[in-house]
Amino acid sequence: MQRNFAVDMVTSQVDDAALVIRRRQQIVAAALKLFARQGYYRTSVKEVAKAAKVSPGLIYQYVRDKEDILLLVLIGCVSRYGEELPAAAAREPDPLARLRAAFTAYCRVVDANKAAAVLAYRSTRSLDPERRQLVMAEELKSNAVLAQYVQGCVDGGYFRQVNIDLVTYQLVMAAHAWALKAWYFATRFTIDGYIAQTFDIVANGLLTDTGRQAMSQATARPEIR
Amino acid sequence: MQRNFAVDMVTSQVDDAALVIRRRQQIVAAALKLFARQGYYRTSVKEVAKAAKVSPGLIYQYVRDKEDILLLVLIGCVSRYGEELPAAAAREPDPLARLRAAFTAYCRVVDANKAAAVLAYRSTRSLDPERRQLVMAEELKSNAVLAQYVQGCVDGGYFRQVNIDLVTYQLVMAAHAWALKAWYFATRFTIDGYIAQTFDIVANGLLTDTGRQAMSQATARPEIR
Amino acid sequence: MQRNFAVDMVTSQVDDAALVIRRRQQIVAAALKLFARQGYYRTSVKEVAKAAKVSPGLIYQYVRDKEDILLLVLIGCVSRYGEELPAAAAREPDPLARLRAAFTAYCRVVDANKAAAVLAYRSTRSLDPERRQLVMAEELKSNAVLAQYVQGCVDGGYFRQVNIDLVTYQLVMAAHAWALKAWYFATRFTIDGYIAQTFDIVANGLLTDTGRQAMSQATARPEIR
Amino acid sequence: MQRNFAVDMVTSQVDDAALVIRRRQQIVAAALKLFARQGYYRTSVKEVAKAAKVSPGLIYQYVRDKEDILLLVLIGCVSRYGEELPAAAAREPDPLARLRAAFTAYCRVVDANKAAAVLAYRSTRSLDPERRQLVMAEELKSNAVLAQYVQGCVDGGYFRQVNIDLVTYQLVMAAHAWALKAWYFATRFTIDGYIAQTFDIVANGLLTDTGRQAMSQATARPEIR
DNA sequence: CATGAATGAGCGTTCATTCAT
DNA sequence: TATGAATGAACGCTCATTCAT
Repeated sequence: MQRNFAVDMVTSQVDDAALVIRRRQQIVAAALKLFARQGYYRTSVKEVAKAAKVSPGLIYQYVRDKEDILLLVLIGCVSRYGEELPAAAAREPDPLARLRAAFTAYCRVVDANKAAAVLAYRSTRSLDPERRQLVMAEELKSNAVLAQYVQGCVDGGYFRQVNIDLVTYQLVMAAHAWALKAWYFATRFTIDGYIAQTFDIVANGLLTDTGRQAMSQATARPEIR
Repeated sequence: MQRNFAVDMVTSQVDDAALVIRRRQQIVAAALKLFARQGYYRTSVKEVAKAAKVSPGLIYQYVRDKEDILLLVLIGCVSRYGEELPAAAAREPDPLARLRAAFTAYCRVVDANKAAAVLAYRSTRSLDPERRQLVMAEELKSNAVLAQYVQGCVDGGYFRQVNIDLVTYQLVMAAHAWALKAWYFATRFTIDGYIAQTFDIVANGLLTDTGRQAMSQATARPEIR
Repeated sequence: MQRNFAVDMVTSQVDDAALVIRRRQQIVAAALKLFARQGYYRTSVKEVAKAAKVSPGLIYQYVRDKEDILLLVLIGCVSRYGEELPAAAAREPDPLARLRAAFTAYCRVVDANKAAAVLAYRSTRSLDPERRQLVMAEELKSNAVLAQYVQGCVDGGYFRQVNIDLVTYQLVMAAHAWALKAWYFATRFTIDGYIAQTFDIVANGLLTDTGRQAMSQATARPEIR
Repeated sequence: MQRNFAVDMVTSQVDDAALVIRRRQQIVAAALKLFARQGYYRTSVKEVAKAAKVSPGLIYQYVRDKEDILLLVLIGCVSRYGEELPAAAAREPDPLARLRAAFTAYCRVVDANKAAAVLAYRSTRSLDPERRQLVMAEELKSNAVLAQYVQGCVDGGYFRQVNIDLVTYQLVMAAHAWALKAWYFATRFTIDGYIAQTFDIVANGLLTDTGRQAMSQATARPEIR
């Protein structure tokens, strides 16, 4: 978790910046595990402290209250998406392939952190409005990263003129659904099959004739890796 | 809420069936409002009782514990989708129009009960596994209703051979997204625009040539945008 | 349970005397079973009503409150001892044999109603002082019956001059111990062995020379039946 | 209350062993007073906390639940008997005098803690079976101490061959009776008279001729009546 | 900077009792 | 006379937070 506006909103009683980062990492890592497993309300601060191998009192040196822990955890969950996409997309020169790579990367992050993805849906509303805003802003940042690759497809003439944000959220929701409905999908799809077929449907709905050619080339490649 | 297996799992101390239904309606209505506003954990049984204009003790005559209230609330939320679709679809003879009508109806139910839709995502995991199963089963029942209209499009030759369940969930997630991301969509789309564009993308991704003709006819008809 | 001062202290809203007796029998029988098994406080009035096959409301027509049920139950437990002794003693002409028969009868009543005997020790103090007095008075009545047989042994010259009440309670406690310490005795003694050995010790401690002769005659009879 | 298996079964959230002992003493002392006066069920944890001058929450740092408080209280009541006997018995060289001294000490402990003795009979069954076992085991430990003095009288040829355990319980019940039937005995006997006469009866029932001589010597000594 | 004992408000739930029917 | 739905006070217990050390 790098420098982040939302994180700076959480004030600490401790001055040593490096220590603050280290301690919060401890705390957030422990809290994420527990919140994901048991939920936010079923997890006590004492449990978080124990899992983080610190005292309950110490937590309140680095965080104002329990909700702050949740905020830090959720920011961590939500910001990860945006951070991982560029690296995956960078390797692909073609706009369509780049979007597919970005979406694939997104889904893989979700897959690797299913509980975290679910937690965002369960618990964001447990935050007071101000902190909720911070999480939503972070989500928008992640979305913006994906949106630029959608935009690329439109600019490249592969996609028809379509509402970028709507398409982006379509993809984002599809990725999240892999976690949210894991109880359904897990026994019916592999992650690769899910990614491929989902992307296929959405992309197909948007392609221009130019795009259709690029797509058929792309799908000529072995689809499920 | 009609006769329902999950609801029957919630035992009552009171014998008079009509009274049980009436009281539970009172309780569930009050609980839904409060759970949606403040969340399940932040709402006390006493608050629910007060909002339902009954005593706290009375609630436990109609429900085994607080989780049972949540179960009844969630079953109510989730079962509504499936119940409303057939009426809307019945009016349309064409498979594609029928699917569009069903999806539209689904989205309208979500729109009219945004808080309920969100609650399902927030709070289903607050139930113990057994009750969670009941909610999931109810969700599957609703999905099955929508799925048959997707199947109709495939059978009618409008959609290419595609995984029915995946498409169904694509539509379901899109509908839910209208509530889950209302903080984003509400200022950017009308419900009608959202429905039309979303359906357009997904359907377009699936159409055969036959389907493409039917689609262009359908959208040629005056459609609310 | 025959005409009884303590029972008359429990007022009823119902006039029909025969009905009162019948209903109370129902209620007390059910309550005894439940109180003995689960204890007074762990048993709810509703449970008693259910076991007695009446409604909770009905109970309050025959009893002022829950403690009244306990009072009736305990009077029943405690009065039984005194009621059963005379019949057993009447068959024996010899004072010592008569006392032995009475003690044996007492122990057998305890043995047949272990849980009731224990209940008296557990729950008498759950009554308010006034009702507790009534139970204690009933206990004294039972004791007086046994005491007269002890007195008989003294009057007959079998026992030396000794405090009658002390001896009586020695025997009573020994009988109750069979229930109170059943967890210990049950695996180590038969009821007959317990009665014989216990009576042997206490009686031996009291015998005059005359008594000693009578005792040796008595114990010449087969000891354990 | 020294090192004790049953007490160690009650886990504490607090590590500092000395503090645990001190706090538990506070809590148990307050609880004993209240349980004895009002009974276990009629006493709330809040009342105990108030009487112990701590907060309700603190109690749960030192005890798992309310039953644990009762367990600690009862272990305290029951273990005291066995702890006090050896000191009293040690002063007497003669087996019979030693037994008398031990029984006297037992009765004096009961007399000094009447309410505690009664509580053991009222409330042991309020414990779940596992904890009840612990109290019974503690009772057996106390009994074993007394039993060895009875055994001494047999081994010394003073008592005839008799079931040691039965005699022991005879004495134990007699001692407990002083508390259980205090409402009866208190106005009719002094504690010393009660001890002397009770011991007289039981011992007399067991003496051999050798024993009879020792007994008459012993009672020739000035005895408090 | 770090600890962990202590607080006390507030939770979910039970149940003796009442009363309209 | 009998029912059983309804009440609401009071219970055991948890846990976010504080603060002396």
